[in-house]
Amino acid sequence: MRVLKYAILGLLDQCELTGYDITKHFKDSLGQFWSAKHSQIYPELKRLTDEGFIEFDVRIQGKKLEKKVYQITEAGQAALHQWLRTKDPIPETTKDEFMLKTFFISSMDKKEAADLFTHQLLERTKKVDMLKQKLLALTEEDPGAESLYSAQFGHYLVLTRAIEREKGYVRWLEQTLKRIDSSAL
Amino acid sequence: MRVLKYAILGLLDQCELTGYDITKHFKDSLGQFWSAKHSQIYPELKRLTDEGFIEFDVRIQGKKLEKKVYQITEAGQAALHQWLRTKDPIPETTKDEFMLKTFFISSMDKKEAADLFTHQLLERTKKVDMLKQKLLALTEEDPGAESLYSAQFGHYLVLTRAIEREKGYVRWLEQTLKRIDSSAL
DNA sequence: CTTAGCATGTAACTAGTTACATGATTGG
DNA sequence: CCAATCATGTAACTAGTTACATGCTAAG
Repeated sequence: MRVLKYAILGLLDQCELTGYDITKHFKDSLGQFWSAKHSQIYPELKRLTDEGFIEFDVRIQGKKLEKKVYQITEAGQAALHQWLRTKDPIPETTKDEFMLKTFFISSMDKKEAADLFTHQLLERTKKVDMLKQKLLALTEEDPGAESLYSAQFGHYLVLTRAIEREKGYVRWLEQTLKRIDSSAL
Repeated sequence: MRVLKYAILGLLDQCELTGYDITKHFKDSLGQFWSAKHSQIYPELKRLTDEGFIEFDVRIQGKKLEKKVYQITEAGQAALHQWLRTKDPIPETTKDEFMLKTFFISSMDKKEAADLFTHQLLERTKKVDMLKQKLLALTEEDPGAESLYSAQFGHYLVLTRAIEREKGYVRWLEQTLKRIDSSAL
């Protein structure tokens, strides 16, 4: 499917970036829904260059640090737009190791299950706070981010989606924990 | 990490199964949160047997069809319980190709974006209905499934979680579509 | 008799992670 | 000067998918 290919093309369609910059984007803005390590990104940049979807300029940082600044080509934009238009069926599986453990709850005793759920609830709650913080930072630096015509609209949408996703998870965890705790010994 | 290892051990901790049965479980009950193809399952069963976590009996179906029915060993149960007790940090990334496209909404025009979201909304709505159907079937065949002490509790939990997950997605899609449609040309 | 489903495997490939490896720059 | 961060790459491995390959059984 080469999703990483399109992730990189999408980023480069917004502005020119180095491999290092792309790695950073996967760590913060995009990271909730897609990511890749630099060890996967650099070979992919090489490949996309060979295929003519992107190009790079070498720039000197300081005295002699060479960095490759990549730009998308017209062929790259065409490939990106084709991918953006395709309507894939939604995947049957979204892997979630915690939910896999949940499926096996009958192999745990009540205390083990309650501990596992309590820990997950704590972690997910922390994540909601962290994401709300990010959203706050975004709307402060660009108050128009929630408009379709803002360059930050995509960023705004993924943040709101990530927050709703985690809030929904938290609600379900609370509800399920109650159910576990309230069941007789 | 070997998550597939634990997925298989968890299933075999409930009852004995063939490789084919395991494949089916990934297609229906478990499939919302973990899955694997038979081409990955059969080699893993071989490996787990070599490692002493599982064993098998050969049974004859009909005249000469040999099938391997696997059981978990004590070593397998020990490994399973250790994994069930471990509290991993939640993964930063949950990959979602649709949300990756959403991040790049500024590379689409308004109509393209609306089409993409409308299609996704339709698909997710269908999925909610399908999951509700499954939950209904489960609670009909085992009315006690919502109790911690039912063998089906894990199944019940993953179904309710999957339904909530998809309903949350649908709500966000509706909200975002409204935002897209109502923005001036 | 025929079709859907049961049943098991391997080969080739693609995707992704962890570890190895190196060196420059910037700010305190 | 020192630490954090910028910057780029490769090697070895693990995980997962698609395609190839075969044969039996049960129900209509």
